Amino acid sequence: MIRFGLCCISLKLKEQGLSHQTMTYKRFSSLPREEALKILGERIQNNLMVTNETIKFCAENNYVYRVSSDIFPLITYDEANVSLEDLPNYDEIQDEFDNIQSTISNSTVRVTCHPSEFNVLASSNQKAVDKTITELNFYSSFFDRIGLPADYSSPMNMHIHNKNGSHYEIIDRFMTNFKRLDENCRNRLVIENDDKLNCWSVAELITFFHNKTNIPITFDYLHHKCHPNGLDEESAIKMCHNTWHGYKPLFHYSESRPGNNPRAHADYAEIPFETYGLDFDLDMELKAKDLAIEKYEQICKGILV
DNA sequence: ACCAGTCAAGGAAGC
DNA sequence: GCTTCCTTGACTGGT
Repeated sequence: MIRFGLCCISLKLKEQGLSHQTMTYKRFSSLPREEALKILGERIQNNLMVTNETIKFCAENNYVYRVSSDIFPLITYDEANVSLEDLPNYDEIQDEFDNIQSTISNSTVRVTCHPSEFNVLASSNQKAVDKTITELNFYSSFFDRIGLPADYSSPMNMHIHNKNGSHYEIIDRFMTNFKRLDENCRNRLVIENDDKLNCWSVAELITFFHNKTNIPITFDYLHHKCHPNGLDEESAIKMCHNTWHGYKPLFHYSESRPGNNPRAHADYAEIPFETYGLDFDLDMELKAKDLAIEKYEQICKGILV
């Protein structure tokens, strides 16, 4: 059965006052360190509480959930030099990890993540690669701490997002750096097709990347529409579906926001998607978040049985 | 109370 | 070899 996925935020919960908080390095470094750590700790604790409530919300609605990439501001930021253990409310933060673990184990919510586009494993900039590895390992260790399996049922999704060199050079760089990741992180990592022309299409990911690495490919409907590279939707999604080693794939759906940029995401989706007889989960990348899912479920009645 | 500007990141594109 | 744009939601500071 296909389930829809909520990405990061519920607008219904936001209305009730539950929202994420952040802290910039500029702000952090302008305060005395003790005060800065206190504020940062409180915000991280809040973000974990909100994450827990959002997972409960997904459990009630039978959604899968993509956790926010901004739960832990500054924690992997070199200049800030902070680890969770430095925060004065570290014990309370550990309690929140336990609460999340308990919520997940008492439900069937599938939990996933999509680190930001600034994580580039195939970059030729060594510093960017090092930061990426730190960030991915940290998020994977977070997944470990909340009891998620180290396999593709809790995928960590990324783009290649680099075209510096030939396909082979980029894949070589990717694999060299991939091998430096923690094992649990490697076992969760999946790669998504890009929406920009002359970046990585499904056709290229299958032909060049998957065949060499065996890493699953995430199919994104809108990205494929923007950058089909000669491949029709049905062939593309079926090829991607075949790369998941028997795990239920997690794909992405969105529609273009009216305007000049077809890659921009709409508030709501209006066109039923094609399943082509396949089973998968589907993250809904729409600005109106859970409100959009609710509306789209009505539109898709009949194909979701 | 509200609104505009700021923040953080890597890469691509355009001078 | 610069600057600007892309993207995101929340913070920040000025009215």
